[in-house]
Amino acid sequence: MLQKIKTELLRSLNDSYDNIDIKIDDIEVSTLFDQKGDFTSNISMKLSKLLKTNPNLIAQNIVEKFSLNFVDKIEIAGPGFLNIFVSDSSFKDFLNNQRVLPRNDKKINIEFVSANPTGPLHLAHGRGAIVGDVLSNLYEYFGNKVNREYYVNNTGNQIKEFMSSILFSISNKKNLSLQYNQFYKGDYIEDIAEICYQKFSELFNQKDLSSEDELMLVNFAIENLVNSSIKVLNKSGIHFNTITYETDVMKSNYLEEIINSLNSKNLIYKGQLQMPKDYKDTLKDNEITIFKSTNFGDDEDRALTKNDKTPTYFANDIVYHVDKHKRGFDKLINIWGADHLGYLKRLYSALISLYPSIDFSVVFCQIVNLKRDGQIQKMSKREGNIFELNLLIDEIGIDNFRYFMCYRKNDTHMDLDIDLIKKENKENPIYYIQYSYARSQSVLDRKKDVIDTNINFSLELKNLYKKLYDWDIVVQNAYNKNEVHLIAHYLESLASFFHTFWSSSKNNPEMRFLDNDDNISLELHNFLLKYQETVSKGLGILGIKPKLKM
RNA sequence: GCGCUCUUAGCUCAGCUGGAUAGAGCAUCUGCCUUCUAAGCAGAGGGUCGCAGGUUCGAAUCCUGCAGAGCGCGCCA
Repeated sequence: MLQKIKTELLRSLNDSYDNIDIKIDDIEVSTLFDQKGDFTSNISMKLSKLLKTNPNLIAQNIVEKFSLNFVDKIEIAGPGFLNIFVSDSSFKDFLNNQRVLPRNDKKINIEFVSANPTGPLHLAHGRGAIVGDVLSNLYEYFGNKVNREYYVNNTGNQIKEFMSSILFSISNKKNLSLQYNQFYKGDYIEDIAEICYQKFSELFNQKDLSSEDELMLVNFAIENLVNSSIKVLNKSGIHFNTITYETDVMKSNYLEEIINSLNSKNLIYKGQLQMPKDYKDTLKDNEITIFKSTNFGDDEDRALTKNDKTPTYFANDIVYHVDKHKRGFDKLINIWGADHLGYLKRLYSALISLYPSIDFSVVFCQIVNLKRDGQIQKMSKREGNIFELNLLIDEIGIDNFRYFMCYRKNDTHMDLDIDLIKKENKENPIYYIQYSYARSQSVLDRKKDVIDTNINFSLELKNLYKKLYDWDIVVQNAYNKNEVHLIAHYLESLASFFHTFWSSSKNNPEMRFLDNDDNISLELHNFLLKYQETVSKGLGILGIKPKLKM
C-alpha cells in the first residue's frame, strides 16, 4: 500500500514536471496517527529547492494528478505536506498487505560478553549480554545465520594475578606459607580457592608448586568461572554457539603472517614508544614491533610486541579477529563496553589494512547505573559491592532484566531503577505490553462464533491497524542501525494503542470485540490474531514470551 | 591536555539521514469500573531541546566555538 502511494506520487510528479531526477526511494511517506490523515509525505518540500518553486505549488500539481482507488482524499497542509486519507474498506488490507522484507542469508558472527575470566559476571556485563543476544535474534529474524560467540582472555598478567590470588588464599587458609601475593579479593576468590584446593589437595603436600601445577590449577579455576558465567547467561535465555579461548587462537601462529602483511604495506616499524608506567629494570634499548595506527587517525602508534618479545593484547586481538574472519563470516559484530571506546580505532585500522573489504563493526554499550531507593548505587569491588548478575536476575526476574537492558539506546548511559522494575503496573512497560496481550487473549478465550459482519473503523482502531502496519518499518530500521531499543519502544507504543482502543468501548459499545452473544466479527478476529502475532514477533526478538493470562 | 559518548518537562528517557503546535512514562491535579482483565483509559498543568554563533524557506536534528557529565587515554587486559 505504501509502495503504491509512493509510485503514484512519483507518477504525478513526472506528469507535472519534465526530467526531474528522483527515484522511488527518494520519496518519503510516513504514517500519521491523528486527525491530519493516515499517511503524509514531505516530497514537495524536499523538491522545492531542486525545482526552484514554492512547495505549495508542487503539492497542488501533485494533488491534481494524484489518483488511487483506495485513497479517499489527499490534501495540502502546513508548508506543503501532502496528507493522504485512505478509505475505510482498504483498512482490511493492512493486516495482510505486509511489505516484503529483504531476506538475507549471511553468516554473521556476534561476539559479546567476553568477560575476563577472573570474576563473576556483574551488572556491567548484563547490558552487553542482552544487547548482543537481542541483536542476534534480530539478525536471525532477517534470515541470517548467526554465530553467538564468547571469547575468553585466558592469558596475560591478569591470569597470573588471578592465580596468585587463589594460591594466596589457599596458603592463608591452610597455613601453608606459600609465596604468593594477593591481587583480587572477594568471597568468590575464597570460594574458587576452596574448590581448587579440594580438587588438587595432593599438590599441596609438596613444598612448592611447579609452574605446570600452577597452570593446571588456574586453568581449572578459569574453566570453573567460565562455566558458572555461561550458566547465568543460559538462565537468562542466552545460548552461545562458540566459546573461544585466547590460548587456542594463539596456537594458529597467524601473528607472523599478519606482521609480514602489514609490513609489506609499510605499516610496521621497529622502535620504541614511551616507557610503560610500571617500567622497572627491563632492557631500555630493546626494540619492539609497532603498528602505525596514527596513519588512520589514532592518537599514537601502538605496540604489537612487548620488550620481552611476547605479543601485546592488541596483537593477540588482531589475531583473534583474523581468525574469526578466516572462519568465513560475512560480517563480524562485537559488543563492547564503553571502556573500549578508544580501542576501536587501532583494531579497525589493523583489520581494514589486512582485509580492505572486511565488514566489521562494534556496538557500544554505555554504563549502567544501579538505582535503589532512589539512589544511584556505587559499585565497588573493594567493598564487595559488585552487583553480581546472578543475584540481580533473581531479584528482578528474567523478563524484566531482558526488557530493561534493551529499553534504552545502547550508547547512552542509563539508570536501572530496581524499585521501578519490581512494580507491576504501567510504570513498568513490560507489564503494560504483556497486559495488552493477555487482554487480547481473554477475548479469544471467551468468543463463541466468528461471524462475517461489517465493522466500523473508529479512529482508535485505524491507529492500531496503522501501527501494526508500521512493524516492518520499525524492525527494518532497528536492523539497519543495530539499535534494539527501537523494538522495545515500538511494542510499548503498540500496546498503548491497544489499551486506548479497548477503553474506547466504554463510551462506545459498538467498539467492543464481542457482541451480546459473545460472537466476534471475522475482521476483529483477524485483527486480534495479527496483534498477537506482531507482539509475539517483537517480544520474541527481545527473547520474552508473551503471557496469555495475567 | 587529547579522544570517544553524552546534555531534551521536577525525575527517567524517546525523537536526530533537517520539516506541521518537540513526545512517552513517572510525579501533581480532575474525571471514568451494571456487559470482553481499571495491571487500564480520558483530560489539565509542566519546555529559551546545556549556552553562543553559523548554514537555509525551515534546526532539538547539520557545522563551529564554549560550558558541564561520564568513559578511556601503558610495551596492562
